[in-house]
Amino acid sequence: MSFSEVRVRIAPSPTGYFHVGTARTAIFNWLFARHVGGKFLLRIEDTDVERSRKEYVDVILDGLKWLGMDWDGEIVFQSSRLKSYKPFALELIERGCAYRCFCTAEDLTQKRQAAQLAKVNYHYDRSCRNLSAEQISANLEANKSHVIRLKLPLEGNATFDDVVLSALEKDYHELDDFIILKSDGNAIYNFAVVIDDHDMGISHVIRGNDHMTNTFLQVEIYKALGWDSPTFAHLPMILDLNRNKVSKRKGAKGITDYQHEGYLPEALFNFLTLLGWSPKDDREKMLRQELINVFTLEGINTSNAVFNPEKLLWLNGEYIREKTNHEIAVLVAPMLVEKGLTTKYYLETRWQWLMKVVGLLKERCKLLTDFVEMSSYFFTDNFEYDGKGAAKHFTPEAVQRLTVLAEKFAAVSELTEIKAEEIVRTYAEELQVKPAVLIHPTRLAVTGLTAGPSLFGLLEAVGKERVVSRLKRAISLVSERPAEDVGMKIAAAQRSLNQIEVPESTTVHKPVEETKKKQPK
RNA sequence: GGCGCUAUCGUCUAGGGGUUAGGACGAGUGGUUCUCAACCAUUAAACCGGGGUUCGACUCCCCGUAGCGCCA
Repeated sequence: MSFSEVRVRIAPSPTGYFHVGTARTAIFNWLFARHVGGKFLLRIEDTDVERSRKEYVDVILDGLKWLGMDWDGEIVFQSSRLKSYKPFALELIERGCAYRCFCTAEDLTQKRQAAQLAKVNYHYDRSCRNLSAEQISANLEANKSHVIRLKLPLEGNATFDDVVLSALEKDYHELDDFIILKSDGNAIYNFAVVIDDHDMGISHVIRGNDHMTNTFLQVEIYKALGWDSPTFAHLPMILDLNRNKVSKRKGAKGITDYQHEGYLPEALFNFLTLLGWSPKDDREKMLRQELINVFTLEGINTSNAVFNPEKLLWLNGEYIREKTNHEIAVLVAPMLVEKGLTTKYYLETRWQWLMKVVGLLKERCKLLTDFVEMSSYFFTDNFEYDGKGAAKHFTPEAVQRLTVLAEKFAAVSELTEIKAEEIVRTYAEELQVKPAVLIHPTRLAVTGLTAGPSLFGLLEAVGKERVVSRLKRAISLVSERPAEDVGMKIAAAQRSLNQIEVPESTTVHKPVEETKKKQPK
């Protein structure tokens, strides 16, 4: 690898959950790598055998892919590197930069407790730092269990430069001769990270702020090993609405959850990008390529950011409205099937119709799942009437008018949007009432709802037969009981799920790519 | 408890020794519309506190406070 090559990485643990913080770290690393034409690498820190599982790795990989990020080269599994660390620890001993410590766990605990009682800060007393060669070999011959500690300077400051936080320093008095290799010969986290990063040729370590304190120690390891430290950039934390670090234990959602809840990857990506980073202008909604173009480490903020779900929801709605009907139909179709509203075959043979339905709903959906929530009346007669709406709109005169409308609708060969509008408006004129007077009860009778897409488009999509039969059903129900009563009681009497037949002319047998329309801004 | 980092509308942020402190989400109001949404217009909303430095500080420095993190 060349000296100037930028190589970054993320190093997640496979715990079955892809944290938004990890995702944001991944995004920043990826964006940086793609911006400068460097490499974005992946290292799976799977050494915690208790918690790590193979399928959990896929959660991370799938999450990255879903968010539209690709990685370079082979994935490094830390579990395959367990034996790489010890030789370096031994080398450090040889060079006098580290030493064996034979203190027992009991000794140390005692000393720690004593310090606690005395209300002083506990620090390792470095009693093994200056053991004589004889003492050491005697201990080794006696097979005494020991760890390896790094020998730190006794005076001065540990320092490093951070791209985000600038110059950082910490008094060596605050740092212990910390353990780099445990008594079982395994590396301690910080030691493994340094060696892994070095072996992977990492040039920039871009990671969460929670690693900042560790960095003081890691820098000491780099120095002892005689290696150049990478450039560090510590990202501000993502906080939840209670200003806590987002964590699974506190109910935070993983990337997979957002996926299932109907968020678009490009929206989540864009949103996460704006958490702790700014393009330094007023742009909020930015395309991936645009982000790659303008992303720099200098744009990273110093202070923590609260994850604001409302803004994410807004952004998701923005991205939904930008998609073509076909694109949305592709995403929503499986959800409709899964929800039991329809079948795969049904949708595939009525793709044009599906696109029309999706188009009607599009601008009031902020989540893909909203399409499912809001579209049931396109697939089934089995719905309830909004109680308040029924009381308001299903008046005796409305019933009369609906009766007439049902007849007029039934009389046309095909109930197109234009035809429906013509019928309703003409009839309103005849009655000398505002069209809304007819529109509201009609919508309620056909959809059960008081709010929704433009009535006329909706009537066309539901189809003449269904529109007429639903009008008749509403009429007879209202005639039998007071309008207030109609609301909740209908559902029980309904027959079970019923597919709606769509007029032949709107069916096709294969999904057809919709020509991309220019979106007026 | 020790150490470290941070601090601009409720939230995400821009800004900078002198500004009407800007934008976005959310909230309010009005417009448009068949409702809802979308859209357009519009309003309210912030420089944590105290000391310095300075002619002048929200901006620089110190202290405090708070938040977060790491360690114990």
